[in-house]
Amino acid sequence: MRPSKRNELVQKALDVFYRNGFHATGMDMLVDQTGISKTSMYKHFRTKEDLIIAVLRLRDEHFRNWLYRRMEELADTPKQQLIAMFDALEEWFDEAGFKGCMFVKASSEYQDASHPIHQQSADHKRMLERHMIELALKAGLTKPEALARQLLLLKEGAIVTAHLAHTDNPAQDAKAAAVLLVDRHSE
Amino acid sequence: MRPSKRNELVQKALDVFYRNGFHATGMDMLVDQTGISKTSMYKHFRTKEDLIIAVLRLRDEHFRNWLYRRMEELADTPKQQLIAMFDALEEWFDEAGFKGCMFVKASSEYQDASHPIHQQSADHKRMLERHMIELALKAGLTKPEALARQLLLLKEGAIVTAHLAHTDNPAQDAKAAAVLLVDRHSE
DNA sequence: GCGTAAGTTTACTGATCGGTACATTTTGTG
DNA sequence: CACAAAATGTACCGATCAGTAAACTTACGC
Repeated sequence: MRPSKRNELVQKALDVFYRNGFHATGMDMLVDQTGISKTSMYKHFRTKEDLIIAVLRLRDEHFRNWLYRRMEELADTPKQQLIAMFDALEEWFDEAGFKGCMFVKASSEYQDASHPIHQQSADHKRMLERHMIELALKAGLTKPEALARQLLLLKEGAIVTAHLAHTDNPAQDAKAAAVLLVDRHSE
Repeated sequence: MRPSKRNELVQKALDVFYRNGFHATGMDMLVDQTGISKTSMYKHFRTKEDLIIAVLRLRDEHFRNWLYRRMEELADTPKQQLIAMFDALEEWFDEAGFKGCMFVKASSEYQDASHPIHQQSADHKRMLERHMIELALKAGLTKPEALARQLLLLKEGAIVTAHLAHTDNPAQDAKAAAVLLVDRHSE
């Protein structure tokens, strides 16, 4: 097998789905936008849903890798890194093609909690939570689980707000609140 | 004209769109679920998009009325009402048919910021913000705009999380953070 | 109770949906 | 170079998409 075409397909399909939505993107549009034939797509993936799941897997990998790395680059200590997440988010919001969280959008279009696409999105959020809890533990903060969940509420809220209300700076609002929270959880 | 059928259509279409999504709901499904003929629908609305916009208008009215009233019922002072928003949210999350924020989902399927459906959703968020700022002003809190924005970040985050991660209690996590924020903005 | 407006049924349009068949061309490897 | 796997183009499937036409029935106001 030659996995390069498959990776190329998933990568390019990611862009199209992210820009255009899932139901609104037909397989014919994917042929146009990716330059890959429909026959070839269905050699690699049995259904459109299978392709979407592969796309979400790649997105999860890329996004978490980027976020974790950026948090480490922006701050030295675990405590500072928790807060630096919001500076990283601001950079993301300012990118040209920013259109909100792909997993929120996926779960908006595939709402049933038992649907594989919905579960895939939930998995992404769970893995983010685990990482934040570990960071809070490393930072020696009190109630690390509660703190991690609260910081992630701010993160999700900031992403939604950045996509829907285009005026203010939700990342910095969230950061200010996060500073308060982390401070409260410091012994 | 007889507006009763039109209202009935919008009301029932709201349920179907909320349960099923926008693109995933065809006009034929609306005929089945509402019991209203397609011809009659197109007498009242030129396009499906026009119907969706009417649906979102009704949703905005119902949701804001419900939330504002519930906040007043749950607490006496403006300051307490700001925090009571998260108790009201928890009640919503626990309802059987809860499927997240309809406006977040609408803007997920109609992403272009210039699209009427996207703008309608943004308007809803703006009106919520205005109300929260007024409450913060009545409560005599410092930096009422920043506080209102931060409380709404927690609200949006809680809604997304309640829809995507079904285990914990995001409303109470958000409430705890909100108490901290309001306290910090008290002179 | 009669006229009119609103709502209905049925059937249909052209376009697009996800997915497939098949024959041809390209591509990587021995 | 040769062979096989992979990718391609084209043409197609039945179903569904948003939206329309026309004839018929229901309901409301005078």
